[in-house]
Amino acid sequence: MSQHRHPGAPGRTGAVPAPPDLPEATVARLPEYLRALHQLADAGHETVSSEGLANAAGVNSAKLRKDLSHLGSYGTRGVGYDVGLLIDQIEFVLGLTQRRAVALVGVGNLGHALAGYDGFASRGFRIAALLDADPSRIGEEINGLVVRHVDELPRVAAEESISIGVIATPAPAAQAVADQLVAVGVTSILNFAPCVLSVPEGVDVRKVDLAIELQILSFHEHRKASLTALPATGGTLTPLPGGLAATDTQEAIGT
Amino acid sequence: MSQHRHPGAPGRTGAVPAPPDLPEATVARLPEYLRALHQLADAGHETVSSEGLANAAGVNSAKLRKDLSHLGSYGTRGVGYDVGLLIDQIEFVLGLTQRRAVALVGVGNLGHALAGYDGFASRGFRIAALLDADPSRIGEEINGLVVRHVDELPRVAAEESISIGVIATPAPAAQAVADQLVAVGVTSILNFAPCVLSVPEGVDVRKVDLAIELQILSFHEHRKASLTALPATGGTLTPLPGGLAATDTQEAIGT
DNA sequence: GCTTGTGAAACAATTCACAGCA
DNA sequence: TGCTGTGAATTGTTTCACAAGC
Repeated sequence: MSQHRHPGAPGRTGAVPAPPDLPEATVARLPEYLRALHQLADAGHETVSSEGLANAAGVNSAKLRKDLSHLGSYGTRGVGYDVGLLIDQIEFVLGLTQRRAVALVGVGNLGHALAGYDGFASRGFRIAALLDADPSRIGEEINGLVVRHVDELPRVAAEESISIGVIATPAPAAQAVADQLVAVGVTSILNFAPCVLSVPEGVDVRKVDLAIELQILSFHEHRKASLTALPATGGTLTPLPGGLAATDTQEAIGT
Repeated sequence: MSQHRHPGAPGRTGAVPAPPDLPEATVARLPEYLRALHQLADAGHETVSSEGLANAAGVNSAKLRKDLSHLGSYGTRGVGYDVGLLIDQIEFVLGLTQRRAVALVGVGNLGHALAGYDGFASRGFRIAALLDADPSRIGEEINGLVVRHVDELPRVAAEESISIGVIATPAPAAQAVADQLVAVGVTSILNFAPCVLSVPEGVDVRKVDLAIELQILSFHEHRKASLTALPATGGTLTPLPGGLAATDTQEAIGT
């Protein structure tokens, strides 16, 4: 959730047209359903109830049904959903019927790991190019792909029909890379650099920041600790700063 | 968004007690504000307006002000927020006044990268232990830390006061690792394995799935393509399956 | 005059609960 | 009888717009 602009639904021109314009929250869950469905399919299930799929995906069944209803999906009352059919539908909606080519820029620590991550290949993506600005990295081969200089991006984008750009550079380089990606026509960017990118209307950016995830957990950890720290003590504490960390107990691990 | 259970606000016992119980959406944004604030501080700003900070953090200013108001934060009308003070407040709320110890389980491709990621150290965390189940990895040194066997978790957790567990194992191993983490008292888990973890009440799990992020981008890419593909054609297309991919045009890169 | 803090309005997402169908 | 699909109720989030304060 962050930089997303939606072109505004085209005012109902007649018969329901192209993609059903799903709620963003639903879109974010479809991939998880898809994963769960593949798992079920591998286990030999041909059909699954909303309850069963919801469990496998870690959501509740009402939400799942509402999500699927947005796809206009057809389950069978009294029976459930056809696993194979649902997989096809979700893959279609997510635009995964074609294998998308991804360009990864920044082959440092994290970039290296991403370049070698099988999860991409197995879930509809093809890392089509590795790029970096550091001359000492050019030519290195990772997982069968040779690292090329980021200036070759225009050529690479054209040759490989790059659909999505992934930025795994240090923060100071990220905006320039984003600009270059946009310049060659990339309209979807996944950004691992801890910074805000500014991009023109119509370009989608998603951000993954590993430290942020930890900080969110830290908040909950902190909160749980403060709650158990005061069994029923009504007053006494001034937990917001001024005098920082007055009662910042060391969060008991265990009970 | 996913597996989170909240103990339910303790019904106002008297004076406002411990942590202000922020909306989850706000919590998720605080780390971003914090990053932006540090950036501003480094650039020499002592004070910043909601507008300025909002820009740096990539949100709009009304949202930012509402978020900060939940902290009970004190800006100065007509002036803005004191950068240093706000940093302290947010760090306090996020529980970052103590440096938290993180145990990383799974030192494969991704785990390696995480072990070497500076972003953790620089933002309040300390990777205190690297663990793996694969005997051939035990003893390897990464970034000054020796990989230990996951069975040593109980000892490690006690020695290092582990606050957060990070799972970077393959999916099939993840649940077992989660169970072990929970058993030694870890109540916050960051899961990189593409699967749903089941954990007892009171344990927070956040999931990062790199392929899912790409799939969400793929959806938008697909959607943008279908929109531009029909300049104003009212009918003709049956974009939902049955006959899959009927009009799944190759998404024009560029204009 | 400029900027915060915040009620009130608008919007979005989730959950409930049940009618409708196989 | 069992399970989906969905209106209606609820809860949560964002945005607006302006009064209050420096």
